[in-house]
Amino acid sequence: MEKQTITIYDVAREANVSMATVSRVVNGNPNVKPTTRKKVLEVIDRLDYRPNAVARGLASKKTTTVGVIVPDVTNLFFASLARGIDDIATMYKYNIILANSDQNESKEIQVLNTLLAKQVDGIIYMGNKITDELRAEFSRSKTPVVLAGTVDPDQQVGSVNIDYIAATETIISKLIENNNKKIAFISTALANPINGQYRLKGYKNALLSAGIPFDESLVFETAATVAAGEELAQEMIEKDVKGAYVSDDELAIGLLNGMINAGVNVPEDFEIFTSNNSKITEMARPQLSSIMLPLYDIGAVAMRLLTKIMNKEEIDEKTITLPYKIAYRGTTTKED
Amino acid sequence: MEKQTITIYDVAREANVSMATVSRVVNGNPNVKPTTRKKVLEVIDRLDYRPNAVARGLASKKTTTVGVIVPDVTNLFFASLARGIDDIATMYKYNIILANSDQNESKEIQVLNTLLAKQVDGIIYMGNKITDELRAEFSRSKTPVVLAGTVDPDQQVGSVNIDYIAATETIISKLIENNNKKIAFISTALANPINGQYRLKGYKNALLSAGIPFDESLVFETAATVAAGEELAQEMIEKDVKGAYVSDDELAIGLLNGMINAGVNVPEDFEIFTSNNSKITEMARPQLSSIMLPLYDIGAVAMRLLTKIMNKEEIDEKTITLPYKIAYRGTTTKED
DNA sequence: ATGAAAGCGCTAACAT
DNA sequence: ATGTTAGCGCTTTCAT
Repeated sequence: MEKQTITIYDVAREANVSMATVSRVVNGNPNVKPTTRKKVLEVIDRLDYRPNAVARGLASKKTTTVGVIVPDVTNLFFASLARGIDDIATMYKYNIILANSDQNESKEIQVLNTLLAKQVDGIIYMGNKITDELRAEFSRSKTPVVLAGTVDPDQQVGSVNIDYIAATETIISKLIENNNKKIAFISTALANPINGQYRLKGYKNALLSAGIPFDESLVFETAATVAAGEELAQEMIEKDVKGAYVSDDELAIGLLNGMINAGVNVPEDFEIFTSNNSKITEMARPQLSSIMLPLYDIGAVAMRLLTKIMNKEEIDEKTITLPYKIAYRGTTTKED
Repeated sequence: MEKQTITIYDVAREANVSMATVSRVVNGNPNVKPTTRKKVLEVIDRLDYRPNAVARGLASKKTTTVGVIVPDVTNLFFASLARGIDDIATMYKYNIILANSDQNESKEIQVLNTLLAKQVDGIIYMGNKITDELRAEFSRSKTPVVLAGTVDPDQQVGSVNIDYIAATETIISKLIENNNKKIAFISTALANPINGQYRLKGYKNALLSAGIPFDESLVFETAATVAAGEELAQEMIEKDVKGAYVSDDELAIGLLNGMINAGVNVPEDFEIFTSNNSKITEMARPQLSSIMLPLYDIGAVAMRLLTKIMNKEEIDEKTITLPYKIAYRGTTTKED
C-alpha cells in the first residue's frame, strides 16, 4: 500500500476551510483570521503536511532555486565562491543547483539549457570566456545571469570582480622594485580575458613604468595544476628569471616546490606572487605572497546582486568591483 | 509585452498533432512514425520550444534532481566527493542541489526538509553522525538516501566507505614499527563514529598487537584547520610524542608546519600519517604520507548506488566498502 | 476574511 | 501510431 501524499486539499477538508485559505496560511498571508490560522496550522501539524515545491513552482512560476555553473568545485578558488553563493542563497531562501562545466564550451551550453529547463530563477556563472554562443543562450531566456569572478568585456550581464589590472600592476611593480627586471607572467588560459587582457595589461603597465621592455618569451600559459607548476621550474632557471607572477594558486605551489627542489632559494633568489589567496597559500612553505582576492565575498555579493535582479529591485550598478589587498608573505622579500 | 512561453500545446497545434505525440517525441518514445517525428522536431526547432521540467516533474513525480548535503564544500575532502557525485549524476541525467550544513544539526534538518519539499528523487548525505532526529526525517519520507564517506552504525541506509579500522590499524602499526611507542591520535569530531569508533579502534588494535598500553592523554580532538594543527605542535613536543595519526589533511598540514617551525625534523624525529589523500597532501613539504581514500570514487559510487535505488533496481549490497591504498611519502621514514 | 474555479505545462492511462 | 482526457498540487484572480 503506497503511502498517500497529503495535499493542500486534504488539509482544507480536515480544517473545514478552502484550499485558498490553507495556501494563505502556508504563505504567511496576513488576510486570515487568527482562529482559522490556528486551526489550519493544527491540521497541518497533525497530518504532517508538507507543501510540494514543484507544484508551487508550476503555479507561481518561481522555483526559488538558482543555477550555479562552475568549472570545477574541486578547485578551492571556485569552491570558495560557491560557498559564498550558497550562504547568501540560503539567507534569501534559495537553493542552488551546482553544475561542473570543466570550462568545456559544449558542456556549458548543455548545462545552461538543463538549468533553464528546470526553470531556475537565476544563474550564477563562473568560467573563462563568455563565448558568443553562450551569450546568445543567456539572452534567449530572460532568466537573470550574474558572473562571479568572471568578466564580460561587453558588460551585458551583471558581474562581481576586483580591479585585476591595478592589482597585477601593483604586485609586478613590487616585484621589480624588490628584485630585478626579469619577471615571468605565468598564467592559465590566456583566452580568459581576466588573464589574457587584464592581468597581462597590469603586467605590461608595470614594466612600462619601470622602463623595462616587454618580452613575449616571459609569458607562459599552462594548466592550473601543481604538476604544471613543477614542470615550469626548470625553464625559469634556464631563462634566469628572478621572479614570477602566477595566476593560479595550485600552479604557484607547484612552481614554488619545483624551484625549491631545484635548490633555488625562495624568496632570496626567486620571488613568487600568486593571485587568489585561497587557503592553500598559507599551507605552502614558505607561505605564498598573494593578491588577496575576497573569494567568499565575490560569491556572496554576486548572489546578493542576483537576488536583487530576480526581485526586480533597483540596481545602482550591475558591474561590481570589490576592493582587494595584498598579502606579503614568505615568497617575496620586502614587506610593505 | 511579455515574451510568451512556448508550451507543448503550441507545438502540437503548429504540427497538427496531439500533445501526447509531442510528448512522445520529446521523450524519445519509439511509438511515433518517423515522418511525424520529423515534423514535430521541425516545429520544436522553429518555435524554439523547451520542455518545462517543473511541469514534467509535477506530472511524472520525478524531478531528476538529487539533494547533496555536505558540511562544507570548501573542504577539499567534501569537494572531491561532490565532484564524483556530480559527474555520475550528470551521466545519469540528474542534477544536484548542493547544500552546506556546517555539521550543524538544526541546519541539516532544515536543509533536508527543503530538499524533500523540492521533491528531490534522492539524497546523498555527508556529515558526522546520523542523529536520531535526522534518521527519523530520513524514514519519514520514502526518498532514498545514500551516505558518502559517512557511516551509519545501524546500516539502515545505503553507504559508501572504506574499512577505516583496518586502514588505521595498518598505518599505526607502520608508525610503531618505524619509530617508537609514543604515537598520538589526532582527530576532528570524535562524535563522528568514523573517528571516535572506527579509527580509534584501529589505533587501539595496533597498540594492542604491539603490546603498547593505550594512553588516553595521547588522543587529541580539535578542529579541521591548519591553525588547530599548528597549535598542537607544542604539545607534541612537550609530551615527547614521536609520531601522529591525523584524521584530516588540513589539520595534518598545520601540525607538520608547526613541528617544522619548532625546529623538529620531519620525518626523522616526528612522523605523520594523514587520512584523506586530498590534493593538498602533495602540496605540503615534505609531502604527507596518507591513507589513500578514493575520494572521487566514494562520491561516484554513492551516486551510482543512489541511481539504482531510485530506479528500483536490484541491489546486492547497500553497504559498500571500497578498497584503499597507503601512500608512503615524505612525512614517514621507511617505505613499504 | 474566505471560497470557487481556472489554470500552470506536462505525463500517463486509456481509447481508437 | 495517434488522440483524448484526467489529473499532478499548488497559486491566483475574482467573487462574496
